[in-house]
Amino acid sequence: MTSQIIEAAELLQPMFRKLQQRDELGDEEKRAIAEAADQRLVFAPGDDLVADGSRPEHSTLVTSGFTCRYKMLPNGSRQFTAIHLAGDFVDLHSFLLKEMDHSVGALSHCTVITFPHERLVTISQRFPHLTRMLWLSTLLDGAMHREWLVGMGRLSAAQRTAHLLCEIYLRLAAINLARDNQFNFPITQASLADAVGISTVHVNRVLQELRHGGYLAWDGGMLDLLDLDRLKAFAQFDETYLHLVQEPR
Amino acid sequence: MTSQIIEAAELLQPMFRKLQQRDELGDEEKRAIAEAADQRLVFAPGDDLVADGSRPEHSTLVTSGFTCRYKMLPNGSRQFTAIHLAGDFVDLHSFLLKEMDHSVGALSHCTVITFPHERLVTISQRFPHLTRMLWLSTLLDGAMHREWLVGMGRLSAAQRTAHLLCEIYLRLAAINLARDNQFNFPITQASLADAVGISTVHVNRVLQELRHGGYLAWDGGMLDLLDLDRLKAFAQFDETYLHLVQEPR
DNA sequence: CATGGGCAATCACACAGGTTAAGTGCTGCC
DNA sequence: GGCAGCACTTAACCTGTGTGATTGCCCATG
Repeated sequence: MTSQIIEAAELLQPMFRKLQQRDELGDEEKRAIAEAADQRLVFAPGDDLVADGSRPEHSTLVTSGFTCRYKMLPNGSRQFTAIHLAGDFVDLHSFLLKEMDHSVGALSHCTVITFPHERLVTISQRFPHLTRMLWLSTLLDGAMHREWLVGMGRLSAAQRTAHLLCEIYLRLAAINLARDNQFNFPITQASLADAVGISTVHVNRVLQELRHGGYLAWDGGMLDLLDLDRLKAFAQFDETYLHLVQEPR
Repeated sequence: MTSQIIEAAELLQPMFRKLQQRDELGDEEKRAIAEAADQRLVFAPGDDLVADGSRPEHSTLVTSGFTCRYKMLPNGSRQFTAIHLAGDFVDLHSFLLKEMDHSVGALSHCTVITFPHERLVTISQRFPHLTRMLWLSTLLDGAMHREWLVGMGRLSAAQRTAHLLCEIYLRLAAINLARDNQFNFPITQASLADAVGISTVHVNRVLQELRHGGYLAWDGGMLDLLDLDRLKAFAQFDETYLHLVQEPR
């Protein structure tokens, strides 16, 4: 049991880093989280971690890999509403919303840890500050949703694509999983299309454009943002919405 | 002082109704909210309630009228990320995010009540369930963000417009501010354009289409959804994401 | 070694929605 | 009572992005 908790604590590092980028986290709070952890699970690309319409009894934290929240439409088209990395809860909102109003899928091979909702209730009763930090975590999701929304409404497909890549790079860098403007991004162009809200054909056009513009290189696995400053300017990217500021919350 | 609290309780009815659509609220919890209320303020259409980049020390609850969250882009274009009605907090997230990453504006004449963040901290320490209900309130915002995102990515302009009107009708009806498929909607076409992410010219085209299709009548003030079922079907509207289910949270 | 399926890359064509501009009608104000 | 300003309407034209189809590559599988 003790060794399991220690092991969990190791896997929780990305999440601790993510939260500690925004506020300090006490040892007792970290322990409370580690003790609330339940199962470790593994998923392959294309698997669903959580199904639309289900009523999860635990929330799922990504510990490695890429996942997406998505909705399917009656006509078969698909739209992502978020991409989640190590350290992100994919369905912390199900703790209070109860019924899932969308699905969560694995974009790459990925590992997760689950947290039973009853233990989250206990945390919400005993650790007000930690509760606020979990709340904050869902508010960051909301902030990203809003930024995506603005992009969808008012930016071109190429700008949105560029914006997404900037965002993912900064989020990975914040948890020490990316540096030197590079990161492993084993995602299919079709997935990128569903994230950005365009067709696969157009994703391809856009990527050509970004490659020829000298903005990036991407050979399947490794993505290299060759000129991040220019890319940010092109995408009108302003990182304020990521709230990467450590302060009392 | 006592009479002020009673008066506040009156204005808080829409908010209580909104939360009580999702879970029971105890008298003690209602009193805690009423006592945390601070100032009453009034705004005219076009006014800003909260400025992008500011650091509010209180959160703002709408008690009447329509407000919007929006971001301005460098090129002058604007995109809404939410529309808020009576009973909605427009910036509860600023309680934990601290710095606003967007603005909040008044779409109509509207009245609000403010809640100092320090009093919200006290609530989060003393009332775990009420805290979860406030958290829930921000999660509902997130759910609406996601629904808008899917629309922006995968629905036509006319469908998105129809979808928005369905949403607002159901939200108003849930707090007894609309019935018989009608509601007062004193919004400009330009605002609607910023909500749906299209041009004002195209809003006009879309409204013609919806009027000629027999879906709605709208003479400036009063909006009448003449055939709500058909409108919902056209917009692929599924109200699950509003989570209008009363259950323990 | 052959095969089939997934993914990236292109092309030709169609159309939803943007842009620009001009005109109408209403309201409020000096 | 005339004028300025704003919201709405309509038109002509342009373009970004979708659709459908085809090709070639790579890799996994039998």
